[in-house]
Amino acid sequence: MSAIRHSKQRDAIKAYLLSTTAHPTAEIVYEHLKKEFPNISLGTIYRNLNFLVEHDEARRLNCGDGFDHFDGNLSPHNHFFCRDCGQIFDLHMQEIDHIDVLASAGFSGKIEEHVIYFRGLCENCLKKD
Amino acid sequence: MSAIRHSKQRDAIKAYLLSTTAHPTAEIVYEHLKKEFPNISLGTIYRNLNFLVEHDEARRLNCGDGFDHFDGNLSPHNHFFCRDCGQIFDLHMQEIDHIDVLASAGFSGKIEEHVIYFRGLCENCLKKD
DNA sequence: ATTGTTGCAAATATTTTGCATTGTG
DNA sequence: CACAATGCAAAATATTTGCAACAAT
Repeated sequence: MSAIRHSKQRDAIKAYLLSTTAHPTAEIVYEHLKKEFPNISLGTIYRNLNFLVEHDEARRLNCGDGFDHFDGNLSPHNHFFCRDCGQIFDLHMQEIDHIDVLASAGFSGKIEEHVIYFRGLCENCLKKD
Repeated sequence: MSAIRHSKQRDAIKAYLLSTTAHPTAEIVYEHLKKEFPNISLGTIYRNLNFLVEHDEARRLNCGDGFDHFDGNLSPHNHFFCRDCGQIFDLHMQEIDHIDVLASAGFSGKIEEHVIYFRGLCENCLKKD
């Protein structure tokens, strides 16, 4: 077996993901980490973000804007993507896991999960109009 | 105003999207179109797929596999993504638009729509195990 | 004749990877 | 000390774009 080691860089990336609800991209994580590790490289950011996702310590979000976003909040929740400013917000709403049952009816495969993005205008962008 | 012209290439791309439920990527559309237009270029494929999406003649799907997929079926329906073979299937299920209402409760922005991907194993991949 | 569209090639943009070096356990 | 992780740079991948030639109206 191969032992998993810690590195200050990985710990800092995870701590940053846990400290924010902004769902940052790799580039934004990079800009943030550079304050603490001026020589850190984007390769390290990507390697660690992938590591965290594979080890269930972070989630990858794909909202269709061309960037992977990352979320350190592992509790079940859904996301809202603002079509104007592009920000991703957490939604605090009741569970809707019953939709998996509705999807299973009339489908011959096995439905294990769902990924949802709600879209529209966030509060700020609503005001701007 | 600028007049929209037709080209044989664009018409063939749209016809192909309407003829299949396989949710092809740009590359797959390209491979298919080459039979009819041996000199067609990927640039033309991408330009036309973007054109069709922008003019509401096709939909772009982002299931997280790193490729944009395209769907000529504009009627409201949801998708299933097989985590094993990567294929995308149409789901024929009852409407679940009420989840937008559930998401709106406790959110201060305006929710206009949602994008869902159900994930799991398709019938074929279930059998393979 | 005008101008939207194409094919080709070069350019972007995001993410991944090879490798010598560094750092953790 | 073994080998996982890093920094750097180059590579890989998917998509976009500039431009001269072509084609639709």
